[in-house]
Amino acid sequence: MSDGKIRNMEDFAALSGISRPTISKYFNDPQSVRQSTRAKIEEAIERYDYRPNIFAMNQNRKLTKNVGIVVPYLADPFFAEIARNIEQRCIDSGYRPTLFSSHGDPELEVEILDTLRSLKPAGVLIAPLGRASRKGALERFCKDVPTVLFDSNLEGIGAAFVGSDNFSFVSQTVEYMTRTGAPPAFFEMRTPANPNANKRRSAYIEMMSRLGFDPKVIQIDGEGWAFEEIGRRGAHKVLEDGSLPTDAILCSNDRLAIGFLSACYERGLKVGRNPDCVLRVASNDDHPFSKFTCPALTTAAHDYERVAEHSVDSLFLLIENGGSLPTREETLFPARLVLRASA
Amino acid sequence: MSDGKIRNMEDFAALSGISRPTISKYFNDPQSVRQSTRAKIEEAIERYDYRPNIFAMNQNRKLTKNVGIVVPYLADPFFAEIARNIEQRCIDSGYRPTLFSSHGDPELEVEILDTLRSLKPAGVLIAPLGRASRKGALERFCKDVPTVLFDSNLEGIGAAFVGSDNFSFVSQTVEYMTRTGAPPAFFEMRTPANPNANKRRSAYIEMMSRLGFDPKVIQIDGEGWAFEEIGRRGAHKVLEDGSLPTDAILCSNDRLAIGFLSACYERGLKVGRNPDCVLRVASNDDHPFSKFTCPALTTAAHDYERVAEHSVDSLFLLIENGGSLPTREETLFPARLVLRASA
DNA sequence: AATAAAAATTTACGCGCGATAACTTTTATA
DNA sequence: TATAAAAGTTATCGCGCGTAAATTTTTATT
Repeated sequence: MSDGKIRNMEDFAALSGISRPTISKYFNDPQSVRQSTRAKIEEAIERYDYRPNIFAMNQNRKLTKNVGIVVPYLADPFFAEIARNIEQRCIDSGYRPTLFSSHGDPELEVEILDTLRSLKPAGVLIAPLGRASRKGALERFCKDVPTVLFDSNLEGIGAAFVGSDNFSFVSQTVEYMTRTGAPPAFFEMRTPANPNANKRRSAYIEMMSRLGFDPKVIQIDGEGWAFEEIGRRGAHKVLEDGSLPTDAILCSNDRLAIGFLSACYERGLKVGRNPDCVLRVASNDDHPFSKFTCPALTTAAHDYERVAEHSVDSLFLLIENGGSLPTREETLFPARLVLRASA
Repeated sequence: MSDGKIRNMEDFAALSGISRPTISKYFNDPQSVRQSTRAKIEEAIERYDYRPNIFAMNQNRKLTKNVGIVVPYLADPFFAEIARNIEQRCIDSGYRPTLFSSHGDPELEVEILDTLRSLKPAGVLIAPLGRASRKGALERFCKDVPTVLFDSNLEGIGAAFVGSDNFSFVSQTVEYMTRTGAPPAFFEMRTPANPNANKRRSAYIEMMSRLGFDPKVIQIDGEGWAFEEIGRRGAHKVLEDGSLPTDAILCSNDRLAIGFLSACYERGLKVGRNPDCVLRVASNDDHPFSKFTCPALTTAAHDYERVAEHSVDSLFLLIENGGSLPTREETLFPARLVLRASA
């Protein structure tokens, strides 16, 4: 201290002319001290560049300002985007987000939950793996830690769910394709990892019935999260054996569609809505790359911003409410149809 | 304790029949206690599911087991992939990695360094933004915290650098294109954010000279990290005004190439090595998506695994060495040429 | 100016663990 | 079996901060 080095809050308090407990209060919640005191403290922070020891803070606080963000697969730019959005909102609200990716591995997902526990987070935002998730472990975790699920819903788990309205997605793409051409067949994985996939299939079937058409579901084999490659192989297979029931294809998600379009290109099949095209392909998600496929992908877009915003707001509400909410609300946002060249 | 709940290491020590200092030693380094004691402790951990309070640990330890990983742009699957690889290696070595993305923002990069300081990390692995990075802040950070740079080198900053040998990349693609067709023109951003881009341009010019050809560099406008869109617009422009000096194009990186191919498709220009193709396009990086472009992209691939492995090994060596190394080593790994349909 | 309410201060303790010194027990090597 | 080295034990302190009670100072209201 005499050498100008501030070692702890005590030193900083002495130099700034404010008592330590008040400084502590300030860092706990800047609004809890008088405006004039706050100004003094902030000036001193600026001058001495002091920050409290984060470990000592978190050790003693009943509730830390940590927030965990867990996504199933960070190498998927869709999740990277939404994670970025959520991350920023947490920072802006004075929380300290930490980002985790399950990398498609259920065991890793559970390990992350374990790590999160030790971080004593104020709350957690998790997009679970889905079908593969260890539901028991997740459920136990949500009992102990205020948790909001996003993107993938698991019935009854977590205090709230925020995601996209799969019916809104599929109904728009189906309606559009039908109106401007022919009713589409639905292209998906046989055993999709993500629960949204099942909802999308149901929505497709429902929508086709409403419009008076026979639903045609094409299910391809494949496991894991390499959706593009699975879509590409699956497309090659159905294009090879001619089992495609129609020339209008609606893919369950953009990553499958990316693979599908890749296969079409490799086989010299022109995709699009021009007269010389033999196929039309649409999809769901508005993946960051879907603008750059060949042709560019017609797709139903997530409202990233609103999903992120409402997820974070739900979590903060949950935290302020002491970790529980009266009912488990499921909030679904509609899609926005993005017309590009592929359909 | 009497109610079965273990509140701290003291309780756990009592239940496991080992003294607390020994337990503490074990968690600091499991190898530092006798085999028989270790077995007892591990059995007790298993039985009581005890884990030490991470905040109390880090507060008092001279050196934490925290490792920071910083990438410039996590929505780029290339960085997501390499981050995943590094992350896993850290975990396997008993460290606790935390992942950060600068999201292309130099201010955020500096903020992350600030956050990292407060985490008292044993070491940090950072792929800096490059040209836009606040070099002063980075340099100061590296003086205080053992840091290894990867992917993007900043002269003299950090204790070591691990990346890819840009000459190996470009020389292979140039040589291949020249041998199998014509010497390529080099397609890049005018003011690239990443220092690798400059090295690639130099390598291109050098390689063309060696082969006895005139280097032809096409520089397109654009700022930021939306490389695909920049590449697409740039391609449209040069294809529009016919300023392309040759029909063989080597893109500085895959993301630009993705945009380039997208533009070609939109203009009905067939790309590839078949006789009916009017352009050949190759690139560098082997981006996860480059297998699914139309046509699939011929590119020089990073050795993700070796870069990740050597980065982590360098950091651990640095840590064991007390935070400094005799010389600042720069390790570059060669590329592996991946032949696909585009060139 | 009087008074109550709000805010800041002083004092004191506790959190869970790291680290050390002095001592005792176990193990290794002869 | 003797003996030194290695490992474990007991006891005690300190880290940097949260938190609470009692007290004093400042602010707001009449």
